[in-house]
Amino acid sequence: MSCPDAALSALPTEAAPVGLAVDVAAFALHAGELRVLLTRRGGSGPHAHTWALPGGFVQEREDLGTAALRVLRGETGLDLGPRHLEQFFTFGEPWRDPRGRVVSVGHLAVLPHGTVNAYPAQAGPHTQGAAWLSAHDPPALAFDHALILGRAIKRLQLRLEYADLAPEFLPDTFTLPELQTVHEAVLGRTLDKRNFRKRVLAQGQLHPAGERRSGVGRPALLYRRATLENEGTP
Amino acid sequence: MSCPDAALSALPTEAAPVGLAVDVAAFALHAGELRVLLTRRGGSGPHAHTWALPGGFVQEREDLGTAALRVLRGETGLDLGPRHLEQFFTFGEPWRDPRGRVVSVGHLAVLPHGTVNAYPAQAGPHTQGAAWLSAHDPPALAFDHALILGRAIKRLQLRLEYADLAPEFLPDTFTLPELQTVHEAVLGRTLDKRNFRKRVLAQGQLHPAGERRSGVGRPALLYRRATLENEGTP
DNA sequence: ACAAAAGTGTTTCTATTACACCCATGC
DNA sequence: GCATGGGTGTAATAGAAACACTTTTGT
Repeated sequence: MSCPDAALSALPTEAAPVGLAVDVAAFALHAGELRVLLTRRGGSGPHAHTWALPGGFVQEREDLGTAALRVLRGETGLDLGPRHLEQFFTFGEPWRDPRGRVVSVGHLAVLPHGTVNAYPAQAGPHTQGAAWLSAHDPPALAFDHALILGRAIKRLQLRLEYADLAPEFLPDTFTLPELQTVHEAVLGRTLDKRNFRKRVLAQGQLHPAGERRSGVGRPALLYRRATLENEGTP
Repeated sequence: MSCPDAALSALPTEAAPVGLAVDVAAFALHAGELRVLLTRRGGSGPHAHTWALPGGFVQEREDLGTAALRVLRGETGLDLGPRHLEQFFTFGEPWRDPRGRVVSVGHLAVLPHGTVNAYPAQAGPHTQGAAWLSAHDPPALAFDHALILGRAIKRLQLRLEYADLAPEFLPDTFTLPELQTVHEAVLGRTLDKRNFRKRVLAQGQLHPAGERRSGVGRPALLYRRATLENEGTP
């Protein structure tokens, strides 16, 4: 069936057929560095053997966000679950894909610390491999994916300032130094410890999780993101 | 030709055909109020006779922005020219259009003052009419256009704060009180005159255009947006 | 002279920056 | 006891907000 127009049968004829894709920039922290999950494209399609963002076509009855989750899982084995996923821009240049008209909705996902080790390089059926590589200094990318990645990083930085996206990079409870390394990795610069603490604690969004964690040096206090239930706890 | 798949011939079969549309929220000021350009849908399609944002399908070799301009011109007679046009979100709920799978890229346009009078209600070939109606308090809208409009307004407010989009609502030269009414109309609240002037003048982006304009009361100084050429003029 | 709109300064408060030392733990 | 990383306070500065009167013009 080369003309599966069932879903389009009721559409006016001026609706030109285009391929609708999603691309996902999935970020995580590793060794204090912002990493992005990339796949190495297989040998059959365009841009063979080059790195690319996980991406694929949206199915007929599929939400954009659902498609992004499915594509990510299919190409990298990574299951995003209820983690942060956000659409940030749609790329529609007519010739951005040599195969024809493909419009891609760029998505941005954030994964918690430890993900880089848990999913080192799982390849999907159409890819040669996947890897978490430096987001600020990525390899050459297929299609217009360098542009897409650049915009994803910009949006990520915005979200860090105007929303509290940073805890998404961390497990459920975390220490303030950990939270600070998230900000530093995403912004690409260092921050003052005291001012950072003052700022994040002044927001009132973090609750002490009572416990402390051990390691080298003095143990740090654990915090948990404020939710509506435990808001009033002193 | 009910199966115009030329542009898709090289695409993999998993690329489900979807209709790709653009919708445009075109804003302008009128009587100190933020208005949005709406069309009244014709009697044949879905949501007949209800108000909607101007919108239509993207053509085969057409950029998203170009499509937005064409659709706007076709449905309302409004020629946007080099004015501000910006994509802000893509709406992809599977059943947002009863005719089938239609994904729409929402665009936001800003028109200068006086546009509302110059283009009062020009109807396009598929519409019953067009009108500039209250953006903060619109009539019932077709499809998910109320949602789209809401997001457009939010983005507009953001752009006012983090970019200097406000002069787009005005002619080439304008007075500070005029600029203030733009901010007030978009934000939906009043601002302090002195603080407003201090803030916008401190940015150093406005150059006095020397002249003054007449009316009732004391004439106001005219300003022009700073450009790179006249930047150094004292 | 008066109505109508433009223009102007100061004070207060709040948020941001810069900056250096002591504390708790493991070894 | 020392190395390692966690935790703390204050002073200076910059930006935001509150606030009321004078100036210029047309009639």
